[in-house]
Amino acid sequence: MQLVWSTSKMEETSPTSNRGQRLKSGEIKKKPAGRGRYNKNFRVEIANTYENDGYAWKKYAQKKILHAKFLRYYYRCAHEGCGALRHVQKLEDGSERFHIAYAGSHTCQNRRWLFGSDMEKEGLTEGTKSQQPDWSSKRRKLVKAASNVVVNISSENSHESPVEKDDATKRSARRRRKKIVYSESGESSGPHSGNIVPKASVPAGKRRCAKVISFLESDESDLQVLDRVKCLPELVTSWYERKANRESRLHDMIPRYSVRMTHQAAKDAKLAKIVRKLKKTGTLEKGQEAIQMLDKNAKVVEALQKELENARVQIQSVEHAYEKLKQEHERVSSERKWLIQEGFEYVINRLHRSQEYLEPLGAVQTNLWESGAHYGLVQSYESWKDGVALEDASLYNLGAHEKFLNAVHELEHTRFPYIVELSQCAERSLDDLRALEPIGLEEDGDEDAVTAGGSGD
DNA sequence: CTCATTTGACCGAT
DNA sequence: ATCGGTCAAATGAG
Repeated sequence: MQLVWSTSKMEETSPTSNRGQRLKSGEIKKKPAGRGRYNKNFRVEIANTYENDGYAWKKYAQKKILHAKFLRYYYRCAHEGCGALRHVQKLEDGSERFHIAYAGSHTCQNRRWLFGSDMEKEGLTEGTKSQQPDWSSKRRKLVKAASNVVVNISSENSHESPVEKDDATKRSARRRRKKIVYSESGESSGPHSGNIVPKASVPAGKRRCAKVISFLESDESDLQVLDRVKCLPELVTSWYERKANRESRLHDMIPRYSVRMTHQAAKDAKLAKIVRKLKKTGTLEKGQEAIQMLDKNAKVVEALQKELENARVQIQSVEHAYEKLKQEHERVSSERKWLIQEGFEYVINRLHRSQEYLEPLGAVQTNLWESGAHYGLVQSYESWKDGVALEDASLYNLGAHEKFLNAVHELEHTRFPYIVELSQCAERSLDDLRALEPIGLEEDGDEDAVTAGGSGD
């Protein structure tokens, strides 16, 4: 009875469904007993190549053999149900040869699947990858079609001159002598079915001719070209030398490049293998998580650094602003100091020298004078009645006193435009304030002040 | 998706 | 316990 098979496939009962599953975590698997290996009779061969011995083999495993330098490959016949087996291992004697062990016999129809180019292929050289057969897609298709292929192998190997001129008879004869021909049984070649088939019907010689023809198809012959450039022999020579130099350099580089490419390929393969192993053990995921975390951390650090930089910039700007503020404060306080210590005097001095102040002041003076004159006249009249001569009495102006009082009152309540304007300029600079002038400001200076004082006469 | 190859677990023999 | 042989899941190429 089958034990625990993990996948849904395992629920099937067909023999093929018993294919074992890779162990999933915690599951226990019991497989059918492995095939015995010691009861097989192996027929051993040493061959220059293991690639193509005329049979279709399917590789089913490879194994590192203890103390052996090269892997051992395990093949069985590609035909379903056929019991033939083959083990291949490269010899360690330095020769490019292989130890090939055959076991069992072909219970299939022994059908071969040879293809001409495969015969020419040499055994592959060293290295795990290159030791393996090259199952190109073409060959895969051939293998797949092997059951339908009917092959005829000629014993002859023709090496005729490719440029030999034949009549039609000879050509067809040569075609028949081709090493290997094959056809798929379902294909159109009815009369030949099962026998000789002119599949690759173009003779090799003819194919090679095609290159020559394309070369000769050039418009000019070599001589014509030479004639054409004869007028420039030095140019041609130097050009040719340069071309040759460049070509030789390129040729030198090619092997180096190919070596580098080989090394690179080996490196890639190794890395891929390491990655596969890491994936298998889960280390890669952990490593990737760690890398992601590092990445995240790096981003966080970067963000922090940016913030820090921002903060520094802000601090700088704040400091700058503070500095400016300080300067402004100093300026304002010095201006304020000036205003307190000298400003009032300055303003009043200017006001006193201005028309807007002197005019009402003059009115007061005039009225005062008139009032005094009027009072003098009244006193003179009273004195005249008492016998004092009129010419000795003062003049008298009725209402002059009241006018004087009004003028004084007016002066007291005058809103000087200069002062009003100053009071509206609180936000402006000291220079602006200084630039303001009262209406009708007289020239500055001591003499002016004196003149202004005497002008009241 | 299919199919070939690789890989490592599993088996029996020693 | 260890080794070589086999199986089939995992992997990779097309």
